[in-house]
Formats: sequence, C-alpha cells, structure tokens
Amino acid sequence: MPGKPLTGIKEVARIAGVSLGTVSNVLNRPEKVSPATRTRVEAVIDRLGFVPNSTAAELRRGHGRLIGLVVPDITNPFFGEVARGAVDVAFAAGYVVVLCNSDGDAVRESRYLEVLEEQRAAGVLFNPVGKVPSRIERLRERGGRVVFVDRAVSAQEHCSASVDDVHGGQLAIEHLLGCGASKLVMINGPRSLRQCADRRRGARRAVKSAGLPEAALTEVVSDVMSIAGGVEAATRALKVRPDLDALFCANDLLAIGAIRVLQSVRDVPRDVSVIGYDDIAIAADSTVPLTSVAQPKYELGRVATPTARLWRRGAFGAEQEAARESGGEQAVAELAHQPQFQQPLELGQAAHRTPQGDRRTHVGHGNHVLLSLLGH
Amino acid sequence: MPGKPLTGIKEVARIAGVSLGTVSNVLNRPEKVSPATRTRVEAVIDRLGFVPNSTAAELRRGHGRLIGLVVPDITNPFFGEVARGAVDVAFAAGYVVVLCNSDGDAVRESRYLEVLEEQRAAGVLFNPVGKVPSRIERLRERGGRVVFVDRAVSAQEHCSASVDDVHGGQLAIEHLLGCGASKLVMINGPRSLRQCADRRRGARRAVKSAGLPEAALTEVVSDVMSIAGGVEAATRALKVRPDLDALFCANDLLAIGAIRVLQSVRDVPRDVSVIGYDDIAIAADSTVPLTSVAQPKYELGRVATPTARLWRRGAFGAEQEAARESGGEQAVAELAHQPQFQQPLELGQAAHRTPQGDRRTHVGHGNHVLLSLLGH
DNA sequence: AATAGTCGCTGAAACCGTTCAGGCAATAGA
DNA sequence: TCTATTGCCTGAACGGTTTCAGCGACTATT
Repeated sequence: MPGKPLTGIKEVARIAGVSLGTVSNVLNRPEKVSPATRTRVEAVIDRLGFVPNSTAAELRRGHGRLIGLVVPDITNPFFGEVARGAVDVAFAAGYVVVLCNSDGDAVRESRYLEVLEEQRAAGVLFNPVGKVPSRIERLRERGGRVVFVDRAVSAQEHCSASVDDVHGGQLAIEHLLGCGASKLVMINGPRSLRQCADRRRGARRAVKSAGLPEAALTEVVSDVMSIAGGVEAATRALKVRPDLDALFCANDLLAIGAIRVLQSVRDVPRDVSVIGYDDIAIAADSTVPLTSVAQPKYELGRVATPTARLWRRGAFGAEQEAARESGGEQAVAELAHQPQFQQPLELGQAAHRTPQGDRRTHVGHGNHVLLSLLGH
Repeated sequence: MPGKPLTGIKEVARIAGVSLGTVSNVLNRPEKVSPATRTRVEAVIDRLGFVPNSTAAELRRGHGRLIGLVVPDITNPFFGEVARGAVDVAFAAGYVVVLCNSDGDAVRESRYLEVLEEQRAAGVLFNPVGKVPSRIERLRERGGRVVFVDRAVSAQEHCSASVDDVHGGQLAIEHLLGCGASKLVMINGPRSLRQCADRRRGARRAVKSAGLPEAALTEVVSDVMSIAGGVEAATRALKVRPDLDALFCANDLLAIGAIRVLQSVRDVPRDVSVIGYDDIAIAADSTVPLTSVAQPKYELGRVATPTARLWRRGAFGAEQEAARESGGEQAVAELAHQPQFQQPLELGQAAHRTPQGDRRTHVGHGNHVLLSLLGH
C-alpha cells in the first residue's frame, strides 16, 4: 500500500558511501561539508527522491516546526489577513502554520491548545475567545512560546502583538467630529474584550478633548460583533438617540449591519456619517464604501510570528534585552523598521478612490504595532 | 530553559509500576486494560500532567495526524467556509488541519506540498493554482492521500470533491431567463479553470434549451476572479453589449465589482438582473443583497476531509467498493445521507428575507457533492 | 487430568534523523 | 622533526512511542 518503502537517510548514506552524520550535515549544515562530498550526496538525494522525515527530526530536537494560530473565526476577513501575515513569515522561515478555528467556543479552543501541546508546537499565536485559559500556563511552563495577537494582555504575564486601540477610537471620533457631527453614537462590542474597552476609552477621550460634554457620545453594546449584531444594535440606537448624526462602530461588520438599518430611515452618508474599524477589504470594496479605522492586520500576523517562533533565542537583540532588563515591562517595538519587515505596506492616512468618488477614507494606525515582549 | 523536563510515557510507567506497553494501551486501546490498572495509570498521568508526544507516535506509525489544506486564497470567504468544514471534521477525528495559502503562486504551492511531504501529512486537500503539479504524483507514490476540492479532475487520476458546475451554470441562466431577461452577459473567470469552463457550458446549455440563439449570451472573461476583476470586466461588457438586461458572474466577488459599475449607468436590479456564484455570506448580507448560486462550501470541506484521512482503510464501505470495482470510475456519493453528515444544512432552494424585502434568492446545489473516489 | 483458549501484562525492537565526542590526515608553525 | 591547528568525516547514543511475540495465570473444554 505505501508505495515504495520510503528512502531514509541511511539508504542515502550507504549509496553515497558516507556516514549518516555526513548526510545530515549536507542537509542542515552544508558549509561543514567539502564541496565534492556535498555534490555527491546531493546527487544521490535527488536520484533517490529522498525527502527528510521531519517527525524524526522534531522528536530529536524536542520541538516541531508547527506554529498554531488560534482564532475565534477564520472566516472573518480580519483574521484572514492576520493569518496571511503569519503564514508568510512562518513559511519563509520553514515553519508551518496550523489553523485552529475555535469558532467562539472555549471548549474547542482548549482542545486545540491541547493538540498543539501534544504536537510540541514551536509556538502559538492566540486570540482567546474569552478569559485566558489556564492551559496556557501549562504550555508556557513547558517552554511553549505563546503570543497574544490583537489582544493586549498585561505585559507582566504574556507576550502580545496589538495596536493602540485607545488611539484608534480617538481617531474615529476625531474623523466624525471633522465631518461636523455632534450627536455621536458608538456601537460597541462586549466591553469585556480589551479592544472594545480601549476603543471606547479613546472615543470618550476625543469627545472630551473637543470640549464636548460626555453626553455627546452614546454607547450601544452588541454582544456579537457581526452584521446581524449591527442590525440589532442600530435599531436600538435609533430608539435611544433618534437625532444621531454620526456613528462609530467597533468593527466593520457591525457597521455594515448598522448602515443597512440607517439607510431605511436616513440618507447615509449625507445626514449620518459612519465609521467602522478594521478596514476589511470587503468594506472598502463594497457597493457602499465604508470609512474605517485601518488596522495593520497583515502586519500583526507578521510581527507576532517571529516572536512565537524564536523568542528566547535572542533574535530580537535590543528589544529583547530591553524587555529583559526592565523585568517584563512593555517594550514598544516598531518592528516595521527592522530589516525583515521592510516591505512597504499601503496603510496609514490614505484616500481611497472609488467609482462613486472619494467617499472613503482610511484613518489608520500605519505600521505601528505594539509588541510586548515578556522577560520569561 | 525548557521548563521541567517533560514527563514521558516511561516516567509514567515507572511511577505507576507498569510497563511501557501498558501505558500505551491505556492511551490508545483502553479496552485492552483491566479497569484497576487503567484507573491507576490514569491517575498518574493526571498527577504528572503527562501529555503524549505525538511526534514520537507519528514517527513510529509512519504518518502524522496533519491534513494539509492548500488553497489559493484563504481570505476568499469561499475557501474560508471550505476550511471550516474541513477543520470541523478533521478535528472531531483528532486530526489537525494545516492551512497552506499558496496565494496564487505555483512555486509557493509546490513548496507547501514539499513541506507536507516532509511532515508525512496524513492527507492533502488541494485546490491547485493552475495545472496539477508533478509533485502530487510523488506524494501519491509514497502513499499520501490527495483529494482535490472544488476542482473535478479526471476520475481515473485523482480523488475529488466538487459540485456539478455545469448544472450550476444552467441554474443561473434559468433564473435570469425567469426574470424575463433575453440579452445575457456572462462574466467568467479564466476558462482554464475547470469550474469556469463548466459553468459556461451549463449557461450555454440553458440558453439553448430555452430556444434562444447562441448569440443571446455574450461571454466576457476576467483573468482575476476578484472585485477589481469584476469592475474591469463589467466596463468591457457595457461596451460590447450596451443593451444587456441580465448578468451572470462566475463568482460573487466578480458580481460585487460588476454591480458597482452597472449601478452608475443603469438601475440594478430593476433594469439589469444580476446573479453571482458561491453565495458567500458577505454577498447575502451586503447592503445590496446579491442573488447567487449557492455552493455547499462547508460541505465540500466536510466531505473531502474523511476521504483524505482514511481513504484506503475501507471507512467508506460501499462507496469505496463500488469505486474500486469499477476500477476508478466516478462514484457519485451523496454523503449527506451518511450518519456523520446528518447535520441539517440550510442550503438548496430557499428564499432569503432581507430588510429590503425579498430581493434575494438562493439558487442552490443543495447538499449534492460529487465525490470521486479513485481505486488507487 | 490434559489441552486449548483467553486475558492482562511485559519488554525489547523498531521508527529515523540529530548530535557530538572523537578520529584521521593534511597543513602550518616552531 | 615535533606539536598545534584545522577541516572533514565517522558512528554510536538518543528521543518517546507503538507494536508484537511471548509469558504466566486462570477458565473452559474434552
């Protein structure tokens, strides 16, 4: 059944007339082998179609080349982009990303962490459904590298990659005020999520800075951050604040839902300005373009991944040292400036041309990813 | 550095006062162990916080519990849904899905297949970027299970899970004709993709069946099946066929782009009926709901996965036998009727209520997934 | 009472790379 | 000539689990 009995390193060594160790060196430390021998061994490898068995290598090394990405919903374009960023970086380094879709279910999430532990994963990129599960502690004890993505947790406890959501919330409200609005509504997600709490904080701060009374901003909370949630919350918002002239939604899906409702009552965007958060592609390109606070989604994945992969091996040099010296303080690293992150990204303040004209603006974080490294 | 030296099965055996084999049995074949011993061993496992090392197990077994999912673009909601289906099934069976995003790049795709081979993946779910790469043959020779997803390939050569796209194309045109249209345009993807060719074939068939001349349907091809592609193709379509009164797009992203263009010239959907393909969630929920041919996306992933996982172990009983007897003929299996696929799905012919009223219809394949099993 | 079968368990082999102490030979330096 | 140094290679130990022949003890069959 299993085709030809797989060729192993042993067979290669025998045929090439060298020892096991030499073949291994050709594979992993070519510079240690004389060109002549190397060529000969490589020829045999090709001829035999030998493919190294990475399970064996992992067993020996004690850990694998798998990186877990645990997210609540991979069909959400936001996480899709994060995943792309993570996969790209991981892949370039010879690692493989395991997609773990917890589907908003804590049990499943926990089971995934267990599997990753069994697989001796090299690292875990984690966006928890709710509270940080205790299993994470176990994983960490065993030397597993865990990085929270888009979920700042106290820097004393964990590594994380996130953006400054307080700032984001502030940007959103400033944009709305710039449109001349004064009767503001924010449709928020559950405040137990750090991001939501932060965005709200920023929003309130912006209101205050503008010299407006606190009451100028009404908050409506939706349990689910989906289109359906937006529909429901907007309906409530119209009851609570029928005269609203601007709407800030904690993510784009909420905004899409909300706009659907608003449209049936008011002229959007003439009478009501709307701004979302995340800047998912579909929002930019949808039939009614949506203004949104851009997040460096792809970049979040990109930045978090090397941390999960090689944190502790000193690859971050200065940053790591800084974090270590301050005994677990939050290190703010603009990784965009490091060589491995030099690819230009089209984020930041940028107008976006649409067939309907420039109805849309990105209000962005640029590349500013907060990377919190823990002194383990 | 690596916390406490990980407890192995050996340690557990020693402490519980049994042999290695017994611990292994407790883990994998509990029924072979007397209740007394089992409880004792389990207690030790708990106490020590022992987590089996699956790399070792995989090395011994000769294959892993990883299933590769290779797709051109995971941010496309279509593949997102397929992934969900695959992950759900795989997970329930203790397998883990590795997300491999080839990003439309054949080189990267090939590299992924290599990694999966090195990892001795249990199976590969594959939606190739272009031609079927030769590496697939190698993989198969080694006993790797490969299943093509949403990409029917000749049944003599490979397993695949797909839907009848000829039928889908036919459904689409029938819907448009039912709306009273007669000047039809189809915006298609590259005809080198089987799906696109099939959808076109179905469309032409429907035109013919309705007694219309072939010229009633004009085809416009877009290289990329994205929103941007739709914008571009629709612009061309308006030039070629300015009087069009109905539009069929080979996927929803194309349709979204096309509608944006059409809207600026005509009243959609009053003057021009539009139908997409895939029925991605965002299309259903977007500000302008889009009629679409529903595909059982999630189901495709669900059905393909067990095939990749245990094909050859006889798990499909009758189906497998049938396929084997006919020496590689295409076996059409309505797996929806098998116990493991009994969860009801809301697909098929169904009206969809939106705030704007019933502007949207699913025209669907229902659960009918074509599963082509190969007699290896 | 002898034979066969079953049950629960043991212990060692096998899986396949990686690693590392060490060996050998050639070259450089004294 | 003798000692270091360096470059290249060897080969055995190792890692954690699964698998399987086999063993002793007990039960059922004849």
